Amino acid sequence: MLTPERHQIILDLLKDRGVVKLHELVEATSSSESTIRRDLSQLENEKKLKRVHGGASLLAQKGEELSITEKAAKNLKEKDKIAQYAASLIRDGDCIYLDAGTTAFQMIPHIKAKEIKVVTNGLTHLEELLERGIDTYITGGYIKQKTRALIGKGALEGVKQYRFDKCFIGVNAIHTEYGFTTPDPEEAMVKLNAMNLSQETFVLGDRTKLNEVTFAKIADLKEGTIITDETDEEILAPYIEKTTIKVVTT
Amino acid sequence: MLTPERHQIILDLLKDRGVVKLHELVEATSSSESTIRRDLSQLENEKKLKRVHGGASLLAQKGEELSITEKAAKNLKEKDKIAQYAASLIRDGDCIYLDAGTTAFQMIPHIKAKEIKVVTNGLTHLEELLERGIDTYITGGYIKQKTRALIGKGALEGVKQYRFDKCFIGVNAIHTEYGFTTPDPEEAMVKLNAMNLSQETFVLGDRTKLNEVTFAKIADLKEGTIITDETDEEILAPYIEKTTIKVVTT
DNA sequence: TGTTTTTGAAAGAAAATGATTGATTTTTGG
DNA sequence: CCAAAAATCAATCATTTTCTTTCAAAAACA
Repeated sequence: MLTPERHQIILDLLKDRGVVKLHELVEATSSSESTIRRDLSQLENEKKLKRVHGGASLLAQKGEELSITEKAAKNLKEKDKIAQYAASLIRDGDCIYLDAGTTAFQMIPHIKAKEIKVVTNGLTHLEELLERGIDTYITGGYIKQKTRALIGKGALEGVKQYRFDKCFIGVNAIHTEYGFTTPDPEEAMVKLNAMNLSQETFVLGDRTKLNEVTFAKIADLKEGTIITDETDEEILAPYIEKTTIKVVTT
Repeated sequence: MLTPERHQIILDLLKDRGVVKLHELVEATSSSESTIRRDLSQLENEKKLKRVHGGASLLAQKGEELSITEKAAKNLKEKDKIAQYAASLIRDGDCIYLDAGTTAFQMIPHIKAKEIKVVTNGLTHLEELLERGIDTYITGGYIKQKTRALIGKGALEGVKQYRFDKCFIGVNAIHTEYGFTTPDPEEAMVKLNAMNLSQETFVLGDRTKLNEVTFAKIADLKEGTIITDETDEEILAPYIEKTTIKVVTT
């Protein structure tokens, strides 16, 4: 049976019942547990469903066009390591800014700290945060359709209402000379503001982001601690000179 | 049985009865006491219910608010007429404030005007608004779990960033002497701010809201045009004296 | 053919569950 | 009102189930 077929069966069954057990899917598709597990992981990353212990359930919010393509599923494991490490930096009682975007999103399941407050401009994060009973605030602003990030003046003013112990920022590109950059200037502004209002800044950038540049500058390297999975000493060297960097090993 | 299934059963049963005993839940889900206790702890943490000795109860809300799903079922047809009329007031190019809550939510499918901008503090409205390609802004603030409304200082400041041609406010009670009231003072503040920043204010209140009072005052009657489905002249008379009122007939 | 991708099986890790313990709260009966 | 009895509770532990990771075989591809 082809992968897309199986995925369709899974989603259909899920839509029908709300929740499905793994074993039901094994039976319905006559594939092995392993295969179904892989399917579920993939579909979860595409935000088509939510895995739960023993099976899967519909997403609380009906994520329509929100699905992310294959490329998001690629560096998954590395990104998750980064997210996990980042989440471990959060301490009980911290006030956190959590940037919109998938990398920051992945931190949420790994957050162990209690009594924290989280401010975010990522609408996609809300369900996950609330499900964990985390006190959640959002910045307000204009809703950027493609990513469901909040941007614009409203978001800027929203961020300014708070002060953070730590902020976690996702970026598209990190470069020794050009610093942190991201394609959308409006988003860059929000990120910068959050950084300025935070005691500590952590920039989440997997190895594919290093030595890259995009359009809008967020800040210089020295403004944040980079968390990455790049291990090549040669590539890392110039960054180590200019800022602090934490390398997460798999 | 999967965790989300059990949680759903618990919440359904709770919604039905207001309070449930632990043993009822044990029986209804055929799981052990321990499991149900864990479920209750978790759901309490998510602010979906309140644990009490011997079981759980609905969240004690100031002034007895119904959760979103409960409200939606009541007075559906009348409310929809009100929503439809309200939506027809929106003109091309208007800047609108759309209050959180089900009545305002029902306006969205009826909105015909183009090129409008909508600001809202209701997270539940977003999908619907974006689906119609409406430029949408949100106020920011703290997320009130039960209703998904944004409240608190963040919401207040968020509202203040904008000016509106018209605002549409949902209220819980309308009274000739006590004006517009709603159970949550935090929500009342947000509503009042929106009204003050708007050229015109429309208050959506079906007949069940008239001659009622709840805890937190939003504003005096004269501050807004009431849209209602009450047709009894006797009931309407005192309101007509004090403010403008539009009666929607079914 | 060699290479890549998909698949299923297996072992150890992690999570959920149900039973048990003793502490705490509520109810009962004087 | 008090104290004993009953019920409920949180905490812990062993068991079961499910999960992740890894690896090798099978299938698809060039």
